[in-house]
Formats: sequence, structure tokens, C-alpha cells
Amino acid sequence: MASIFGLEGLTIGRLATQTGMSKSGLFRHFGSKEALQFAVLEMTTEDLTNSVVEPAIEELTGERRLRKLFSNWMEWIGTDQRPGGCPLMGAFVELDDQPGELRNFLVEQQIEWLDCIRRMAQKTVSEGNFQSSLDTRQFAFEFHNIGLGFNFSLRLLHDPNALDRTHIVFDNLIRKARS
Amino acid sequence: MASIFGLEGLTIGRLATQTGMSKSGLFRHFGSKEALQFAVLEMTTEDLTNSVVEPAIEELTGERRLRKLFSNWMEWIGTDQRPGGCPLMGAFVELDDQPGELRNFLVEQQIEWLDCIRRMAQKTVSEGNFQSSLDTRQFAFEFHNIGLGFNFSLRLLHDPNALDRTHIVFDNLIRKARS
DNA sequence: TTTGATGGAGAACGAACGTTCGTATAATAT
DNA sequence: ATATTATACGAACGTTCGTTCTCCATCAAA
Repeated sequence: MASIFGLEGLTIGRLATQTGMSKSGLFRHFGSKEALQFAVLEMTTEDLTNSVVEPAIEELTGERRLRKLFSNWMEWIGTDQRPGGCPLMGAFVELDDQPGELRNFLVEQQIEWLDCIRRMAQKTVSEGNFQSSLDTRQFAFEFHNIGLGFNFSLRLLHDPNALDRTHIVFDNLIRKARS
Repeated sequence: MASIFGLEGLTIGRLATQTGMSKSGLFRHFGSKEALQFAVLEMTTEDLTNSVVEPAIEELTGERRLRKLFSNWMEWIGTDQRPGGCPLMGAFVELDDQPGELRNFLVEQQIEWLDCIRRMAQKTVSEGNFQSSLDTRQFAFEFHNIGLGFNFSLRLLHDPNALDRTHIVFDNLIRKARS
């Protein structure tokens, strides 16, 4: 529901109906709507870590980690399991002007995500596969942008070439980092 | 209001209060909430055309047009005039799973926007400044991605380096197109 | 002077919102 | 067996939502 209608469109009444519970019964488990939204964000980031980041870390070299991270992420974004796409993408726009704990949590997660990419790139540098002069923060910046663009082309435009185009950008990013 | 709270958070009651009108008096001008949202999208795209696209077209060469289009766009995204950023960015995520006229309008505008970039790139190719083998649709795809990433880094992360990083990506895109 | 738009105000509508309260039931602990 | 706790329920709270009425002011055209 959050992925389709957004965190604000995720409504206690609708959620209760959809789960077959009463509004009050469901409400008890969270205590407030914000707590429900928080739970969604927490579960989503945890899920993202488990199915995208963790499997990538198992790879041995930095470059292999980056490639695995990327392909896992694209699958995460493109999967039909979440009909509305990645709920975090929606939360980005929904919360970017709304100060509060939800926003803070999201920002923290994103900084950690970017730093995770940066560390993988740094590892690749120290392994000699990326040039030593590489700006790894810039690398993480561009890496992340690719995902944003893929999400846009896939979810809004339904561009059938989205994944292909995205892979082209990614390959260029890697090639440029190699020098 | 739409840029801060989204098209759904743009509420007739709030808008009436903010404008000093009565709910019903304001409502009469639109007839439905969807019409109000539509008016916002129309006005925004028109505004975008006037202040980003039109001035770029006045440039003579394709490459100068692209550069002008890009810098205008970055300013459009980053300006403090719209406190919540570009309303279209919010609409992308809000409407990507909600079929209807609003979504259709947004998709049309985006396709036109991408095609506008593509034509400029094509012009640059025919002027001999971009390599003739350039995939201009891929170019437009990447051009647009840069804006998405800039919006994300600026609005959510408040990254002070966002614009610098973005310019680096853009310069690389141009350089690569030159071959 | 009448007519008819036009733009706005005010009251009210049913529905949905998040939330609170008191209560019933089932499991668990004592 | 009794007391306690956890879980869910139905009913209702006050708000706000989008929307629909009816009515009034203004002003130009007839």
C-alpha cells in the first residue's frame, strides 16, 4: 500500500479492511500513524539490506561487489513483487520537505547507503582495479543516480528499454572508474 | 502547496484558508479536485517551458542549447522560489501507479521533454560536434537522469556539493558524446 | 429597469481520517 | 483455579476531506 499510495496514502482504515482486521485492533499494534509509517520504512530498509546489500558483500572483490549490488538493486527496483515499486523512492519525494523523525531516518539510511557504495569503490581502488585518483563519493553519487533514473523510466514511462539503457550507463561508470 | 505536500496534500480547504477565500468559493473555479491538480500540472509545465526550454532554444548551436537547457534546468530545480522544489518531481512518484488523466498528461509531457533533449542532441550531431554514432535517445535518458539525481541530493540530502557533482556528470556526458 | 451572467459566501452533506475508550476473548502465569 | 496479560473488537470521538446546495453582490447588456 505504501509503495502504491505513498506513506500518507497508507491509511489505517484501508489497511484494516485489506487485512480483515478492525481499525482499532490494527491501530493498537502501532499506537499512531507515524509509528506505522516508521515501521514500513524500517521493514523496507531491512528488506533492502537483506536482499540487495548482504548478498553483494559476500562477493570477494570490490568490483564484483559493486556489480552484484547493482544487479540486485535493479531487480529490487524492477520486481513485480512490490506492485508500486520501491517504497523508499516514494518516501524520498514525500518527506523531502517534511521535517521529522521519518525524514531523519530516511536521510540516515540514504547516507549509509551512499557510504556503502563508496566503501566498495574504495576497496576496488585499493585492489588496483579502479584508478587511485577516483573520487569515490562522486562514484557513489553517480551509482545512485542510475537507480533513480531506472525507477523513473520503468515506473512512470514504462520504457521497455529502461533496463538496457541503465546497464549502458553502469558499464560506462565502471569503465570510467577503471580509467 | 503542491510542491511541498504533493498533489494529494494540496487540499481545497487549506488552499482556501491560505488564499483567504471560502472553500466553496474557491471550489467553484475548478469544479473538482482533479481539475485543480490538473491546473497545477499545466501551469507548472508551462512555466517550465517558458523559463527553461524557450531561452535554450534561442541559442544557435545544438551544444549551446543543451548547455543552456541544462543550466536553466538546474536553476529551476534548485531555486528557492518554489520552497518544495519542482512539483513535477513529486508528481512523478505520486502518479506512477495511479492510472488516469493526470498520469497520462504527465507521461506525455515527459516524453515530449525527452524528445526535446533528443532533438537538441541530434542537431549537435548534424553540426558535427557530437559523434555521428551517438545514440541520442540514450543521451536524453542520461541527461534527464542527472536532473533526477540533482533533485534528490539537493532536496532530500541537502548535499552542499550536489551542484558541483552534477556538473561533473554533465561535463562527462558532453565529453563522451563528442567522443 | 429588467435580465442574466459571473464570482463569491455560508451552511450542510456523507465519507473517511486518526484516535480513544470500554469490553470480550484467549492464552499465560501464578 | 484464579489472576494477569495480550489481542482484537465495536462504537464513538472530533476533524477534515471533496462536494453540493442556496443565496447574495456586482455589473454589463437589453
